[in-house]
Amino acid sequence: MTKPFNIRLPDGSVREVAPGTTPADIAAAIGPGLAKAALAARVDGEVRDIMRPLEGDAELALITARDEKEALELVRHDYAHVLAEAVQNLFPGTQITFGPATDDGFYYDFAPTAEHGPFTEEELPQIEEEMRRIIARDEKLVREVWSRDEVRAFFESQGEAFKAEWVMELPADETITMYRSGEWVDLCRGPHLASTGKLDPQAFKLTRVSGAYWRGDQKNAMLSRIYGTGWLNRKQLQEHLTRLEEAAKRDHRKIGQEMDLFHLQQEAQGSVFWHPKGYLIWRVLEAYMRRKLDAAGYDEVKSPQLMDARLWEASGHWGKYRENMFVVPDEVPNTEAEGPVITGEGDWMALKPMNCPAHVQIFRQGIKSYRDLPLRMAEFGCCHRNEPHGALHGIMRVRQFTQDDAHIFCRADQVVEEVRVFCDLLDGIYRDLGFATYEIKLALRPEQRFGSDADWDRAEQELRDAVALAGRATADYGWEELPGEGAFYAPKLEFHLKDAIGRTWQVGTIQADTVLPDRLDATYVGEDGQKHRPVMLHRAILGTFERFIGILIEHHAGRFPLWLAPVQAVVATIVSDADVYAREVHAALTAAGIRAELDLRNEKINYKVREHSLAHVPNLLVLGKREAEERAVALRPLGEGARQEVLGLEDAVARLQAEAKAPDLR
RNA sequence: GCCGGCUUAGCUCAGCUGGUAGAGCAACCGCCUUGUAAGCGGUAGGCCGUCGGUUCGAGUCCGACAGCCGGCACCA
Repeated sequence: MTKPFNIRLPDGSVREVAPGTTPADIAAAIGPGLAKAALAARVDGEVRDIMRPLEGDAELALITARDEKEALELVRHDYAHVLAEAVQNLFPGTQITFGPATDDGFYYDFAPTAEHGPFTEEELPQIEEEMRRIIARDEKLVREVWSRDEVRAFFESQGEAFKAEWVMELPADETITMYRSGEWVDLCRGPHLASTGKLDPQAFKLTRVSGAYWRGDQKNAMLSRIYGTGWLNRKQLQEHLTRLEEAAKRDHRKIGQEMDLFHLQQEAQGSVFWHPKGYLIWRVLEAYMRRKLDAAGYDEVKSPQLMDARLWEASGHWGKYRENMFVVPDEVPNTEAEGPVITGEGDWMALKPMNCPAHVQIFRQGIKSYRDLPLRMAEFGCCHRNEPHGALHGIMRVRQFTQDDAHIFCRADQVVEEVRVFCDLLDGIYRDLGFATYEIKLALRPEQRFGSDADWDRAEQELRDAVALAGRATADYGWEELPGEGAFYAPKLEFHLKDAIGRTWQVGTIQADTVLPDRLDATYVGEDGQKHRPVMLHRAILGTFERFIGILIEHHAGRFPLWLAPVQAVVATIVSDADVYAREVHAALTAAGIRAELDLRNEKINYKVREHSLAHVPNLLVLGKREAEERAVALRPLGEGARQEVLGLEDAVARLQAEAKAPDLR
């Protein structure tokens, strides 16, 4: 193109420009301030390098630090690029692979030389230093279009096997670009900033190293990944680091220990020892869920823990899920000092990893009519899964857990409505528990699966329709579809909550399954007098008590809402003269169903206030001589500078009793 | 399972280049009867994760294993 063309700016004005003009030129023409601030350009909606010449009529918007989302992504991508250059400068022979921006920074995956081995955290400061040198050099980042063969030949000559492999797999019609900064070149789609000097050398920090499989596949080589966090300026970085420190204080493992809620130990790895206070939270939550399920038309059952392998063969778990199961020999162990404990000749049994096959057994007892459907069978079912050691994480990812599980047996034409109703039930429960925001994903058919494509098509569409009917297939709920992520027997809706440091955890789920009723021969008699297969909806709202309580702890930072707090009030005396009255107050609270403790220790009130505050006790009832004489209590809610109120004993008890009611009982 | 790191008193953590373990808090005892986020003094508490190796001598160096932590993969 040799003729001038028109560029329309966001304010509606149009500029005629000559071929070869770049967005940077236009920024400069508008003003020096903008020229300096402009990081990149949005050309017809696509983010591009600011130095990349415009090619014809287009809408142009300049991206500055004010466009925080785009700017952060650009900057993080550039930090990753600088990281890769720094590592190759310091450790020649290290191969480069991928380095994208993440939610709070960036990473880059390297294949270190065999002599060097994976990178360690000790090496990060020296790499950071090299990155700062590259930034200080203010190297121009130049976009170049290469042919596929040129790229491959180049990387092969450099000993860069991963990049050479990757370029050959890019789509045939893709423009292949290389970015050059000084001597250094990387295959990259871009866009990038104009030069490394646009980065703030004090606004990034390398945070950790880890392994990562090449292209995310266990079968491939393990690469060495370096993570960093990167921001537009040092203030943002500092704020982020402060946030991480705050988040670390919310860690459920730390709070669990401080509040004496549970512990884990080596001899039962992945299984939780619930202490009285932790189990109180569980019991309150379970009682609440039981009320909600009763009201929603569920029938509660209890099914066996250990079942014969033949049942698991029939259900398909033996074939597709066995590596996650704890298998037990049905055999009397040898008690002799010598010889093996078991011979392995007995039949195999397995601890249940899921409740569904057992629920089908209950469904199959007697004859079910279409009039019985939908039949909603609930169980607080304790399951065991043999999770990989590396997957275990506090009480969020364990090997023994209890689900708030249920299976809804229904007719095919009832699926959408049941799923919709479920979405509403779940929404109300999450709100009651303090979670106004959560994300919904639809996990679609995996490669390894049972059932026909037609069944999968239908089941996936029904889940999609139900969420849309519930009005939640929207960006507010992070709605997206995840190909290949479904269970082997059914697609699933996943409901995710976030932990203290922003990691998301799946808690709730609902899955539309036609496979298991078929494999385990569940039938009902229809209006036509014929046998039909029910559809089975596998569903959970909390997911598991373990994970959900872990998230509750982090969400509330240990300061539970009153109805969930394991200790709702502590009666603390100032002088021993108040002991008799304090016992009376404690008894009155307990009689009113309030979980209260009595602190008569010979300690200063300052000491008691501090200790119970650190333990996140929601209410402190302080009793001195005055209160004892007046039959009053000084009610001190938890919190710095909390306003204390002096109330009559009966009033205080009545108030706490009202405030401690579960949300569904208010 | 894979990569890296860590493991010392109930908890949080010191312990340099190898020379028989130390603090704060908690616990226990005593004094103080105390008014809203740590009163004072004392006592006791340790197979330094486990096993093996190097060494005259190992918390410290080396190896294996286990658990935990951060990721990857897997997943509620």
